[in-house]
Amino acid sequence: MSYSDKTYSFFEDVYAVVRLIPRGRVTSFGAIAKYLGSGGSSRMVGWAMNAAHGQHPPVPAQRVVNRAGLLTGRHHFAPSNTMQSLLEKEGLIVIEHQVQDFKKVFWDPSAALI
DNA sequence: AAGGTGACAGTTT
DNA sequence: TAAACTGCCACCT
Repeated sequence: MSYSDKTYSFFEDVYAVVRLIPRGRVTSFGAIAKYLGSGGSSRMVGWAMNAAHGQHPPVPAQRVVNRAGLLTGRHHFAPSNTMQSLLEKEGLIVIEHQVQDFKKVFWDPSAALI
């Protein structure tokens, strides 16, 4: 995807990063935003996730949570417990829609992709 | 063309 | 210490 391609979009970058998240790991909106150079525009990442549904290849949006490790986007999954189930299947511990040991499973794109 | 929207984050009361 | 406010920027109507 080149910048001259009008089909390219900020979303594609977000999806690319999200798809790089290792299984059993999660990252935050802010980390992705920072990696993409958008700085504090973490809301755009969330907005991108809103459009992640139907993307091919699929975007593991369940691995993207807010800074507190809270599965804020669970409502966008159907049913609402899908997000948690997927994460638990990957070996994560999710209690009350919150990722346990978040600090341990946190995956920083800017640190992993140097 | 302009304004509103949004799955956040950091700062200030 | 906890709650509330503002900034952020690309996409959609």
